[in-house]
Amino acid sequence: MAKRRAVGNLMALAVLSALVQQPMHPYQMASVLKEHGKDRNMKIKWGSLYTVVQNLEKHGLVEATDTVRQGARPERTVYTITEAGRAELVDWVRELISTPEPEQSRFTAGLSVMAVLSPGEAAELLAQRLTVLERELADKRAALTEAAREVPRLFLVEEEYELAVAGAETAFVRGLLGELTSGEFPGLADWQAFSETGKVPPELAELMERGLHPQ
Amino acid sequence: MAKRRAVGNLMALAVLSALVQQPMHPYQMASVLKEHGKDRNMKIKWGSLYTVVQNLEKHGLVEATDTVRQGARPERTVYTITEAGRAELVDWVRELISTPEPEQSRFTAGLSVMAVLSPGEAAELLAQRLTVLERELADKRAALTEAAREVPRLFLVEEEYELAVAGAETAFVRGLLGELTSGEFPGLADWQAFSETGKVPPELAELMERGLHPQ
DNA sequence: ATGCGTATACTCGTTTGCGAGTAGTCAAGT
DNA sequence: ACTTGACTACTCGCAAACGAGTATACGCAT
Repeated sequence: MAKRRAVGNLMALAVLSALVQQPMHPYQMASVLKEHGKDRNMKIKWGSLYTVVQNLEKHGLVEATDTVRQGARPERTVYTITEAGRAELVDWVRELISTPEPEQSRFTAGLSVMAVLSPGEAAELLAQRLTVLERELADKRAALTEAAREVPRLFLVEEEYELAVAGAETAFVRGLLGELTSGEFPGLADWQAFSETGKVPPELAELMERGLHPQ
Repeated sequence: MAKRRAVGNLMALAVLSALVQQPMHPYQMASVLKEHGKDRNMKIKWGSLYTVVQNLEKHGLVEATDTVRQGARPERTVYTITEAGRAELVDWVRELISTPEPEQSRFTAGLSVMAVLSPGEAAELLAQRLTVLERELADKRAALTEAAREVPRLFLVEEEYELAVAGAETAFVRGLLGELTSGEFPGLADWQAFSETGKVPPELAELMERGLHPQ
């Protein structure tokens, strides 16, 4: 097992990767990350940023090399990545790329308790999601082709990946919604009955007892 | 804006959905969730479980209705979902299904800093990932068809979704790896040169200055 | 009957994460 | 010259997350 990372927050990865380019102070990191569109994938949490930098320093992955003052603004500490920091960065990236880890998506969680809604409402909500998804997908596609004219592929792979995944999600939702509205979704009638009466159809009741996912 | 959830942890969703079936004590929740395969998507963290249940109680979404003692074991508190709890559950599911939220995947993070590796190593690591991914995909597919013989679709949609996404990821990785090994990945030479010499090719240097993702 | 390993059922203390708040700065209007 | 509003650059304290640890019970082999 890979020994746990000193600083596990993915924001630390972003910080390290920013510091590889050049030393900077925390606020500048935030600006740089924003500029590079990292904030699209990862909302920048102010509280975390400073904590993360501190932790990185504590573990010797970055060090404060300078403090600058501009006008009467508060003093800003400039951090530089250390050799250990570079090593950690590379090792971390290796791990992130080579070994998939089960992640838990909010949508998956939603789907897994979808049965508490009526089929009709579920369909309506899925339609809403589909609308948003389709717009976002188009936007992303446009943004990517636009960016591809200036920026080399190497720095766009992650966007391509997100696009691929977003495409799959959209297709899935479209398919599911289709089955629900056309009525071809198997067990629709039972589901409908259950949501109206609150009564579990007998053949299901027994299933619930012994668990849905038999080993 | 949807007002923030009283208890935001997705584990709370799982707890509520378990309590909808019947009242139970925390440890039983864990067993039930495990049995239903929720632990495949969501590792059960012991510390969190008890905290989450407490929080749910504090916000009136569940209530302690009984305590039972079996043998000389420690006393267990049995919790029941309240009306407010049911309402919260339904409202939450509605939100989860209807509105996509940008989630941040570890792989995306990895890809976005892939440039710190050499192209050769990146290809190697992607190959590793691909192997795992393909095995997992086959396993999941098998498990799903197996389960589908007993369990109605309604309770398998989330697995279908995961399968769809896993398929897309696998395809993406396979594609990317193909481009890297065949050498058709654009800019491969520059990347190679950079990783050997540490020197940024001139046409890139200027890009880095003004940010990769122009508005 | 007795020991031993495994399962049960938590508890506790330590990180970590975060968002609201704040105080100063700058530029532009009036 | 003075106000106003937007931006800069953080700080703070709470709340959540975690994971290792603990202590008892039970089944099974010896």
